[in-house]
Amino acid sequence: MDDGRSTEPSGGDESILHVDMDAFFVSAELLRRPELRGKAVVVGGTGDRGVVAAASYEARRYGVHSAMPSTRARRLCPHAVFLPGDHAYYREVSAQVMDLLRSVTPLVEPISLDEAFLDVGGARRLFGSGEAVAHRIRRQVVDDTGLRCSVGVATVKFLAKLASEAAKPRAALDGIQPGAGVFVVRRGHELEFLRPLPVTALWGVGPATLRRLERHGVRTVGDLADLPLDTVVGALGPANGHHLHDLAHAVDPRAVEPDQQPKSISHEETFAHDLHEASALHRELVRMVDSVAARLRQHELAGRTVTIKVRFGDFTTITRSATLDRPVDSAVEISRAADALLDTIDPSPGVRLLGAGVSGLADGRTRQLSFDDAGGPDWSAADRAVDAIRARFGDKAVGPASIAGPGGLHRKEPGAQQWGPPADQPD
DNA sequence: TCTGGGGTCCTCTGCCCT
DNA sequence: TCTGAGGGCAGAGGACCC
Repeated sequence: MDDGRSTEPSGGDESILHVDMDAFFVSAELLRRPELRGKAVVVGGTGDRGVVAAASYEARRYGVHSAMPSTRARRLCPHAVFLPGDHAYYREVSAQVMDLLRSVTPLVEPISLDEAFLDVGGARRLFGSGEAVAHRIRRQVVDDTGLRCSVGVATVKFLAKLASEAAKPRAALDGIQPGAGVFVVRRGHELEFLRPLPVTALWGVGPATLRRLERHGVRTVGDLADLPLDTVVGALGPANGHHLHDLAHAVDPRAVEPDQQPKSISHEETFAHDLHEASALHRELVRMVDSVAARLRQHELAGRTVTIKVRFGDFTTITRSATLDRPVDSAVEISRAADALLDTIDPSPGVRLLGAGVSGLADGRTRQLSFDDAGGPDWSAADRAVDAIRARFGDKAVGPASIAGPGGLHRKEPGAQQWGPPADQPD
């Protein structure tokens, strides 16, 4: 290549890397099920209301892609092997990869289980140019984990992300084309790379923003870059307008930030069948709040704003939230607020999804003393005891009495239902 | 075609206070 | 005393990302 996208070493100063694992969940499954190599494999929800989390390139040839309803994926590729997904296992594999990346530089910002940004500007003396580091990482990831990744190299984050996309393998009906593996956008050649791309390639341009931009004749990033700033701001609002106008001119001042703290923690589930009874919803809510509270304490966080989310059978979705006078991390206190919110909603039309979350997070170790702390039951001591039992005997060892039944505790692990309810869910 | 789960960020609206 | 403007905040919803 000679158009500024060369993969030849140049000694340039492109030091932002975006590392993206190829078909991560599927590849992780193939590590422990090598007999499935070369086959169409789909990981995701297996029930009628599930979605595809990842598809092997063999399955992608038939048009299967992530976020597609599982029922449609089955129609498109009936011979594919469908696996339910194992979030805990993927977290373990991901941690291995992230550790490996941190051995190159401490400036690693994980975006999800299978993606991360790296700033390798400081590792140059040790390992060479950003491009050299990218090749080194690819080799090391394969050697240490057996997984493949694509790496984008550029001067700023969003260009590195687009570059890793350009480095990926492609699947089409006539076969699978291997990717370059490493793709570099050279300093000074950013606009050449950027302008011909569809405007949806920019982070933040989804269907709604695309509709607004199309009214101004915008289809490519170049079209957007040529619009006056005022027009973009008028169409998209001040924040999004300025941001996308900057991106279209290859301006992205965001630094790689290794220590991102969560801003909210939530849990939501789609039911296999719509629920119409308030009592059933309250039981589900207790279970979800228990999971949220445990994760808050795991992160040593507490939050002031409790939100519930309800999606009805016709897919209309509402949220209700309440802000408490102090941050909380106990299931009992969060439940109290969440239950009151749920009581304001009429479930009779049928509820498809229920969720609970906590935001406005603060350090959970510095909880303010409240009336309850002074005179009421000590929920934080009870929660610490629950956490200790779970740490020793597992997540299902103890939980709220209201979700216990004859078959034991109906507690789900976080991520156990990541891509939709199972095919048949007992009540 | 019929739409998961866990997040972040932005916008709009209404309320309260000055 | 009433009214309006404006700021801050909370609540709700939408859009988007992986």
